[in-house]
Amino acid sequence: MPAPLPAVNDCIEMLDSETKAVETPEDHADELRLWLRLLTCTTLIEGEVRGRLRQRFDVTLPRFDLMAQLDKAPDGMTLSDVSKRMMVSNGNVTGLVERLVESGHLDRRTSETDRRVQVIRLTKLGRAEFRRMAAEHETWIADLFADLTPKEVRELMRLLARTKASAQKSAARRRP
Amino acid sequence: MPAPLPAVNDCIEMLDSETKAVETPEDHADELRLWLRLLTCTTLIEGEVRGRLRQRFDVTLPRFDLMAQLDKAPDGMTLSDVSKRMMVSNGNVTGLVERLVESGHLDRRTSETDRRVQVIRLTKLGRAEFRRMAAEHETWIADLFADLTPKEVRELMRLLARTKASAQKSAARRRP
DNA sequence: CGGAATTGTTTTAAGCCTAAAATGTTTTTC
DNA sequence: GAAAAACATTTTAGGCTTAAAACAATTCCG
Repeated sequence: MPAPLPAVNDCIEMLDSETKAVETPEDHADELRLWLRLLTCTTLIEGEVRGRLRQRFDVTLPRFDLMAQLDKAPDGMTLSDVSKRMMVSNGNVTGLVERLVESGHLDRRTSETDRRVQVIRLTKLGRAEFRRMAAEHETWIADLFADLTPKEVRELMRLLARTKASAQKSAARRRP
Repeated sequence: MPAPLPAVNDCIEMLDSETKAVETPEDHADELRLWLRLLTCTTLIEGEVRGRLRQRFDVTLPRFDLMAQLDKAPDGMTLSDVSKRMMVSNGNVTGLVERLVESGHLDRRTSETDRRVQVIRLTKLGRAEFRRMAAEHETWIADLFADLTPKEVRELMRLLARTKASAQKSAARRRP
């Protein structure tokens, strides 16, 4: 049996590798599967965390996430800071904050120096409740990832960092 | 300087390593960071895909996802099949399907053999539109993951498969 | 200075999403 | 066969989410 020649498509691609303007549709099935798997993992874990937060603390996941951002910022954050960090729309944050102020978890005041800006902070109650929830939350996450070895955790971290960078680059290409 | 002794906590853990019922709070910071990174990647890519679907095709991501499920099932699916596959609530699917039937993309009929069951399928229009969108969608995904080498893609697939299994096991422990 | 662009937030309209209760149907069990 | 359990879907009530438009305050710049 003779050694196989390169497939026709490969030849075309080799000739045309600079522009990549090949007429043959390339196969991206692997990337697609990877994306679906990534989405499945996230949805699975997110749903689990959402359910536990509701059952144990009667709190929603977005509220918890917002409090988590504020816990890391003792001097408070502006709404647009929060919006960028949480990667959600401005209007979304407005409503979320409204409800958390209402329930006494957040304090909100207009900046002295720039009257456009709203600065929000955790109240004493908000911080206490968040800390209580966060401690338990951390054990849930540990449990959800429990079967991964420390080495696998590190490798996954590395690959996800690469994924994030790749996706950000791709997004920037579209919206420069 | 003498060689350092093992820290007290480590001794306790060694003695008690079988039950792991140590009073000292264990450190799960790595798993927590991993989870946040996973979530960031998914949110980033999901947002990008959502925006492109809207701009190019004026369609929402959930509609696209639902059509994707049906494209793989030429004989149709029941609502609860769809709900399980998409990992969303039943009521959510009801509304989504309602709108897609309204717009002519889906056909819905009550099963002959079991009058509880609704079977939905893509219409000719729905299938044609989905195929058109899916082709482009695939290139977006490929682009978003473009900086990963084929080897990294495979390794990420493997680690996410392990993650999914771990999370499912953890979820099952709680809801047997 | 004063108009123009920019920035930060809110509002609006529409759709997505969930948990839980309600409804209708089929299967199980006694 | 009738009551009970299980199943598939819909409804309900409330919250989340987005994109786009509107509003308000600041900064830029000629």
